[in-house]
Amino acid sequence: MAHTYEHPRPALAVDCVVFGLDDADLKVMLIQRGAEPFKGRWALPGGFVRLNETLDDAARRELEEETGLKRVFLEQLYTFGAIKRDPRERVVSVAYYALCNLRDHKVQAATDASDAAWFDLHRLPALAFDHDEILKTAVERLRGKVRYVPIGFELLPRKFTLTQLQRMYEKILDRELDKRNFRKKVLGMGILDETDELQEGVAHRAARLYRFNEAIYKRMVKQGFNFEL
Amino acid sequence: MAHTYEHPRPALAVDCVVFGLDDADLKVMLIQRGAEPFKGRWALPGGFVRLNETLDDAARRELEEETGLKRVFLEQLYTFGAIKRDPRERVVSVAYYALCNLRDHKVQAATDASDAAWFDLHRLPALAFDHDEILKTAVERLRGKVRYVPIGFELLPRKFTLTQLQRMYEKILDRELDKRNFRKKVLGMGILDETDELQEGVAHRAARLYRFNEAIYKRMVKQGFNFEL
DNA sequence: TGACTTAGTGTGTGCTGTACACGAAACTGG
DNA sequence: CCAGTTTCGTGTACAGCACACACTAAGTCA
Repeated sequence: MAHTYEHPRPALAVDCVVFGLDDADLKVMLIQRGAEPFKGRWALPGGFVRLNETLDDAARRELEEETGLKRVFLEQLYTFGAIKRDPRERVVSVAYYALCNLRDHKVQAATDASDAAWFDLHRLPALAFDHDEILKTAVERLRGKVRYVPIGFELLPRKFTLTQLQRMYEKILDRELDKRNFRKKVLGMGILDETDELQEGVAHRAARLYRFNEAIYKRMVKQGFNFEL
Repeated sequence: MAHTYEHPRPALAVDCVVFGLDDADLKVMLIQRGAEPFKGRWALPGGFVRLNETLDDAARRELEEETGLKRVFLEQLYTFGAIKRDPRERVVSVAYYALCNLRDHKVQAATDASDAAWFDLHRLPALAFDHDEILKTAVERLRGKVRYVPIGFELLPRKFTLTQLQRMYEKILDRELDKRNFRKKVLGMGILDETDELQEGVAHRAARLYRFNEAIYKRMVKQGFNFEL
């Protein structure tokens, strides 16, 4: 069935930059393209927006279809509208970025694309379209935002050690933090609940596990509290 | 001439939130709609994106066509994609915000829309479409960004007094600042050039005029400097 | 010249950022 | 079980910054 309009219009797509964290490094989920253009190249998961779904819905749908990821943190990033960014025709893409912890979402087999895999941020293959630019924008946004909004917790399991939390910030911000100052600061904020559980399966003294208390955080924000790392 | 596509696609528009500052208050430029839907209602300047222009170009073009504004600071804000935001059909809108100083751009007669005018931010009429939501998002963004990027200067004339600078921040942030601390801080950053000119036409002691030195600012940013009010 | 308005300036106090080191706990391997 | 290895968890001192605060100087106007 064909669709006819009085004026020509760009196609509208969404693309998602999915960040994941494991013990080693910050990673990004990529999809190997099964069709032209850029067949065989790695690309961000994404696809065209349907008429009966919002942009957020489209991003979530594509994410699930192509990577199996559900219920992750997802936020609009920026809209890319360069004229030749897609060689076929004019495609404007609303980019999103997502955060999830790698433990819960290992190498999920993709249903839609020919392959999906996590890539180390420092060892990326050449990407299709303008996806390297989108990715760069996403990294900058993540770096900026993680410092004044507690979104970093989305990259960790629900219960985590303070060292894991610190490593997460160090990987994103790409610099080392002082252990004692870091702990003093985050504990002083009062948004972490200390559990009575300890880390398991490590070959050394086990660390205490903490949980992010979002309810307290939100209450404090209303009273003028400012998260800031 | 009609245009036919295999799959249906949303229409793509841009809308601009233009902020202006005069001695009294922070203002927004609105356009009175001359056609349905929302005929007679006030709305943000904007229009549809053409195939041969980028999103930024579309925003600048619409801004000039509808308000006469050229060469202002313009930055992408957010993309709004609610399904029923336009009663006619599905329209996704990439919103921008712009900053300019009211002195240089008085009540320019609009060419395209039936009328354009500056509105006090605290006394806004009912707006068309979801433009109140876009506006709210723009105000939040401006509030957040003005504190750690020196974009506020775009709202002032090229040469300004420190009091004008302070008033600008007070109006945007909606709280009073301490005069001595403010001056100490901004002068201490070293990004303002003191001119040898004084304010003219005021009925009291004239204040010294300063200029924002963007070259120095950029150089300092490269060396790790962080603007922060 | 007196009244009025805004410009321009410095100090003290408390808090926050930051630099920095070591003993305790738990596991490993011989 | 002992020695070695790894990570955990903790406190202090100093410097720089945020913030509160008030008066004199300069210019205009009537």
